[in-house]
Amino acid sequence: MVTNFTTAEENYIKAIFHLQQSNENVSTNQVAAELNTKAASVTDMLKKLKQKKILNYEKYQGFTLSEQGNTIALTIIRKHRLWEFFLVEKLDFGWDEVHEIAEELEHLTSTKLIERLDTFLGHPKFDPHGDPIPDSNGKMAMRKQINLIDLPLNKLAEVSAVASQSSELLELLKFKNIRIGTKIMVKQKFAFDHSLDIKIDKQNPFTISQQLAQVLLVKVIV
Amino acid sequence: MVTNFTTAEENYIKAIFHLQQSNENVSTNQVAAELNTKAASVTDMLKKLKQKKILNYEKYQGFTLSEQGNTIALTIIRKHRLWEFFLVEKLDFGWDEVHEIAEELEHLTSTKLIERLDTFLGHPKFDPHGDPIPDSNGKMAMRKQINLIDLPLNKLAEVSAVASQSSELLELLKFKNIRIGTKIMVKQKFAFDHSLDIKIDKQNPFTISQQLAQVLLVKVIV
DNA sequence: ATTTTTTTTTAGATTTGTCTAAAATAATTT
DNA sequence: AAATTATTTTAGACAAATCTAAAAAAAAAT
Repeated sequence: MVTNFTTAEENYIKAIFHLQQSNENVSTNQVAAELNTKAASVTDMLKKLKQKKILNYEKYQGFTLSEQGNTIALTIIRKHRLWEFFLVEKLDFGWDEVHEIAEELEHLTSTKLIERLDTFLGHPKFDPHGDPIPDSNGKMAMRKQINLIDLPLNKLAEVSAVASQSSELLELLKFKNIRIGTKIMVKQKFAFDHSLDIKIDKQNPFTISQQLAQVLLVKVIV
Repeated sequence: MVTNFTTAEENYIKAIFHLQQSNENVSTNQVAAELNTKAASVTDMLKKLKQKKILNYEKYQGFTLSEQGNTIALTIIRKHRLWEFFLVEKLDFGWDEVHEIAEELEHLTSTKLIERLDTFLGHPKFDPHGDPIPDSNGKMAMRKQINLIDLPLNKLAEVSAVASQSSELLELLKFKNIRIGTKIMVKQKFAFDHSLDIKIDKQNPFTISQQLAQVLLVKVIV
């Protein structure tokens, strides 16, 4: 198995992996948007990654990561999250300022380095954002369930449980079209009344109250 | 002042800086040899660096780093040595296996990262090879480090650095049992081939070649 | 079932860093 | 001082990753 990829290739692999978690089918345009590039550039890279057996791809027919592509994506994510953990735990960065730096660190090539780092950090299972860190075989722990209130902005999550079964709550959930498994993203938080502007599916964002948000438990989607 | 350089540019700046420490005049061919590339490629880069005001350069007339070029070289060296310190002190790497990894780490761009790392490590003054680590202003603790060739007879000194990291050299050093911190004394110098008869620890004296002596830097023990 | 719109792909250009081969210049030898 | 050798530079080509503009294919609308 080839294990040498350019930073550009790795960024495409990672972007496609992330998009595949939420969408069943990933499109050329979505990848272009995710990477702030143009559709033509994406097509070029798709051909290259197909050739390297990272992608299953037939032109105009869509694409998915191959087995190998998935493995590579997980090792990149492992590196990203371990470095984020390091930055927050050891270097006292805030959890909201480590992403960009980790984007660089994740492309370092030494496997020995990342294994030593993992040991040094005590084999952490979750990164500072609550996302699970894949182990060296690509396995990750079950995601943590968190309160919707605590979900960072613009992070896609999935409703995993509700903290009450009252009929009043169920009535409201039905009205808002929220159920277990609904994909959800917080677009804005209002300090005044702690209400949240959220987006579900492809609908326009709408506001929910603090009371409702408090009983919704979600799991971040990789 | 521009502070954005590619990895390739940084490698040239660093190579020229290092060559300038030993040689008065640095040549295109020397840079090519140092970077395992061709003279033509070096010329191309010299033009680019001149244009970016990193180099004083007129064709066929040689070149030197500008004030700014020197500053940049020192920040790269600072990063390299701080990461080496981290790898050895925190991740338990041997001092002879960190160079390559640090070659990658030195090109990370975040200044905040390197300052936090410096604090985390306790502002070390010397890296695991005994080389001084420039501070954030480019100043480094100067050590009266001299070449073993220049060490007077029967004066006790301590190996403080080696002027190359090649695996061939490391192999030889391992075989001769010489490492950073080894106490060393020159017992005799042979004019014919400039070889030296040296004594380390409590062993019997033995001979080392001019080539080896030239890359050993020592600090006289007071 | 056409037409229109959107998405994806191709064709051709650009930038960065590299190369080889040849030309220009400098250094050395005779 | 001229000839030879070595070094440096130029000229032109190439691979990677990107772009714009146009063509091809698929999806949506009429």
